Amino acid sequence: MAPVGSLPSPELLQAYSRFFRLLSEPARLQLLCLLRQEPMDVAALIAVTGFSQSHLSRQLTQLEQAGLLRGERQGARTLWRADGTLVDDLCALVQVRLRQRLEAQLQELPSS
Amino acid sequence: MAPVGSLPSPELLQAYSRFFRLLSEPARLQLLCLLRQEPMDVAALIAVTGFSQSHLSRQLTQLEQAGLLRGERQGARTLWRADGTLVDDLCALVQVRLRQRLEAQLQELPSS
DNA sequence: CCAATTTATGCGTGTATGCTCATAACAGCA
DNA sequence: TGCTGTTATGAGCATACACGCATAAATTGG
Repeated sequence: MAPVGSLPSPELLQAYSRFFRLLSEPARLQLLCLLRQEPMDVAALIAVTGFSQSHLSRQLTQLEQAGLLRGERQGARTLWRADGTLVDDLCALVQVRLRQRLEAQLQELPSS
Repeated sequence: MAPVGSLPSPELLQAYSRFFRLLSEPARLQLLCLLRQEPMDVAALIAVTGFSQSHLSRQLTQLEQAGLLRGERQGARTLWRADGTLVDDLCALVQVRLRQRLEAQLQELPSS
């Protein structure tokens, strides 16, 4: 594949960066992975992650605005779900690179 | 594609996050895109980006440790190159999502 | 319509880090 | 071996933001 559209404009670079920043926090990535398994409400997320309600509220809102989550009101509470394979695909690509790096480091070790 | 390996361990989540964090800064992403086009030395990168030498040195080192860049000493100076399509692939995936979001926002606008 | 539960938000704090300047370590060349 | 140009590193500053607490706003059930 060729370089990213020859050279992304500063605006596009910023857009990419903002998106990647969402994934650059373990907390948010965890939320995405959890909600990928099964939809949950905030009470359940608090139970699982231990985060405060206010923190979760903000993170979930951010992820929803990016289109990575969808929150549908289910009576009183809101049920959050993550559909689409984008994050999975991204992680799969990165995982390959992580493995390569570890293997490279292994090679560079003196004795075996 | 199925969810990310059922549920990534905290360590794996951190590894993913650290990687995405590298891409979460426009400066670094710009470096990757520039060096994807053609290898450059630091002097050229200073000229193009306007960043300080110390800053570039640190960023380049970070990206090299992640395996996203390779710096080969060319006599006195070091020539930096970015090979591999990982970043391109990641950006391509994200770009689709960005487009989707903008289209969605367009739909939600009141009158046209 | 009121009380209870859920979600959103203002505020403060601590930490991480982007970025610069100054300087040290270092490589190549006279 | 000094001298010059290149890269790495220590220190400091400014800012972003993750996260919690307290509280307001909103929605639902009685």
